[in-house]
Amino acid sequence: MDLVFRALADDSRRALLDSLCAHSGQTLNELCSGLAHGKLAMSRQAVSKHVAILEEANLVATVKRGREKLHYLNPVPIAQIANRWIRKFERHRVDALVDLKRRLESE
Amino acid sequence: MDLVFRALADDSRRALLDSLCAHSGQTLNELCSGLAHGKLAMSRQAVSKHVAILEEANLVATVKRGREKLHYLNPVPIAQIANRWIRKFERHRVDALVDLKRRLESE
DNA sequence: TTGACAGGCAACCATATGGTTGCCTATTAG
DNA sequence: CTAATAGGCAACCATATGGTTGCCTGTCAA
Repeated sequence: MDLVFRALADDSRRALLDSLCAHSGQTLNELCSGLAHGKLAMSRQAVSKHVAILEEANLVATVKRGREKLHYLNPVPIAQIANRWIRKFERHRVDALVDLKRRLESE
Repeated sequence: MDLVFRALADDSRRALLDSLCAHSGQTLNELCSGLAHGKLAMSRQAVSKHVAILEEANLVATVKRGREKLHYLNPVPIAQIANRWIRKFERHRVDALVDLKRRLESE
């Protein structure tokens, strides 16, 4: 799970996930030109590195198709984080704030 | 939101959030000794730096109380990520896999 | 068959990050 | 008052990270 969090910690990589979410099965160059217009433009090799990190985190799956490599979003790790990690903190929403308020008032 | 993702990208910081989730209003030294037993033991100053990052990401709120500083978990940014970011990818769960399967079969 | 095209690999670079040690300030307890 | 305690600040260090350039391999089309 650590790999997933680290992979999500970068703007460019989140943008790549967005792009794959919008258009499934893009090639590397397609992903690259997708980001070309905006603050996150970068070289093909940079995109390649980011994709590698996303693959290691199991956030994208790839299929080799002749000389091109198609990229697919795998939303499972994100769903796992939502279920196994975020839920813990939802419970404490009210408790924590009430506790804090009480602390402040007793000042 | 980038600050939140980057803050969550570290094991030690997630452990700190866990600790605050378990015990609200801990001081710095309490947080420190909380992690002392396990793989993530580190100096008070290291914890202090991590806490600073969590504060910048608005994930913990602090109250100064005499010579000590009490730390409180703020779960709001996490909830925002769950709602505004994760939801995008839940929708594509089925579509993407179906698309991928079709691609593979047409090989 | 040969050139153009998609992508991989490796070296290299600058900066960010995570951690340490040492010292300083402020507050509280004896 | 004075000593101990909680925390902040700054310098310093090693490694990780994000990015580049250059070149190489494999595949398709003319």
